[in-house]
Amino acid sequence: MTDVATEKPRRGRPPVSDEQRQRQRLDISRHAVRLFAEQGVAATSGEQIAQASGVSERTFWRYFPQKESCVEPLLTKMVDAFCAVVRAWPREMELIDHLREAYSPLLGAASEDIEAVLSVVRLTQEERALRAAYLMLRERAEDALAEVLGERMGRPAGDVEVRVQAAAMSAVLKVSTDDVARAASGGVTTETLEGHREQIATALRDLSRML
Amino acid sequence: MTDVATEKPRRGRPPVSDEQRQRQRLDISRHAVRLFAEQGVAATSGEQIAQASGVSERTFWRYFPQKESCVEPLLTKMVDAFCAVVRAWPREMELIDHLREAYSPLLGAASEDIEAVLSVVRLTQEERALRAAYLMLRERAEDALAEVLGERMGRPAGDVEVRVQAAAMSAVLKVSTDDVARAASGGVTTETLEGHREQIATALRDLSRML
DNA sequence: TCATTTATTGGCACCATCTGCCATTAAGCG
DNA sequence: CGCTTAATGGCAGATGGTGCCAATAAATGA
Repeated sequence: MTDVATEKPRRGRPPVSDEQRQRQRLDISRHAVRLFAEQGVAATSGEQIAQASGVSERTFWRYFPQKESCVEPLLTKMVDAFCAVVRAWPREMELIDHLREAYSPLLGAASEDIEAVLSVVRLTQEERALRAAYLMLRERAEDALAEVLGERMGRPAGDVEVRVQAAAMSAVLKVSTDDVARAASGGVTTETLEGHREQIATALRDLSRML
Repeated sequence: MTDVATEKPRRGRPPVSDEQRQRQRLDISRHAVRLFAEQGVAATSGEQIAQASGVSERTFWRYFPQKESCVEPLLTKMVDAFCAVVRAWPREMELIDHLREAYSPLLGAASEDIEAVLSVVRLTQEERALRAAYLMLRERAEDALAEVLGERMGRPAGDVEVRVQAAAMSAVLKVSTDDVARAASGGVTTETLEGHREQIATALRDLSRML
């Protein structure tokens, strides 16, 4: 009978807000990624990351159940951005056109971290453990994509056709992102990003040539 | 000056043949997968797998550097089969037609294990750790695919367009395979497999509708 | 058959990963 | 300040995984 979130005469210390927690995770992840890049994943211990982040090892493991998950906060920034673009895709518009229109400004908004994000993507190309975490993350994003696409197509997100399209789109994005990460190893320019956008666009076209 | 494999007055115990090693790996992997299915990955220790396989724990770790890799031998059977089909794809033929023609007999050839393979795929849908291993494996297969496609297109395998097509194809195959694995949880029939083939075919068509 | 050579195996020590449990501290509220 | 609840830290312990070395297996040559 009672509503889900009713009857809450909250007492005691309140749980930390979600954003607070995300910020903490992000902060730790920065330290971790730096260490990963400097000495490799295997050579970086949880203890080391915890120490660098100024928390106890125990709480570090609470924030990141596996040490490879340290790349998640940065990487989700990227996939979330793409999902947002797709979510804003108007029905009557071609995807490629929408990308050209909407992608660039969004990247500008998140550009504070874009350098870091791309360096993490590069890391995942060398470090197997990180790559695995990356791929898992992408699959989560694929689910989100399927959700959006399903709604657009008026079908359930679990529908095979929907999933196929989501997976294909995700795959295109993966290849393009890997490529731009490699290309931008010597610093990110506006050109780099526009190149990325164009690359996704042409890659989508290339797909159609395959059928 | 001398040839690669010349001047070999081999002495001492010879290394085991590659097939021998693969067979051993496959054998261990069967035990491991059974245990994974019965009690979950986390609850299955390396010691347990080793014991079930009749080898010492130490050699188990030598065969499988991480315990999740135990799924590889079975799963590679599947992706290798698909790669072989693509490799045999004649230039002048449509991919879909080739699939319809070549896919079915090949599955028949490897059908001894097909039940086991599909059950492993199902496992990867529930066990995060196995899923990660699966995705890594698929990416290796994607490289092989890119190799084949690159040759067909007269381009290097590293070419972005080639990689995009390989990734998209791989993605389609992934979704279809996940789906057929789910569908075939109650036993595999010829119908199931033909359904899989058709599903890949139509999925490839669907892709083109997305552009 | 025996010595020699090389590859695999197993045993052991050891560090890292991660978890459960509990005491301590922090943050809100009357 | 007491009361309550959440977060943290410390510690023990199981598991994952590696390096090292001794033991054994499989070949060859004398």
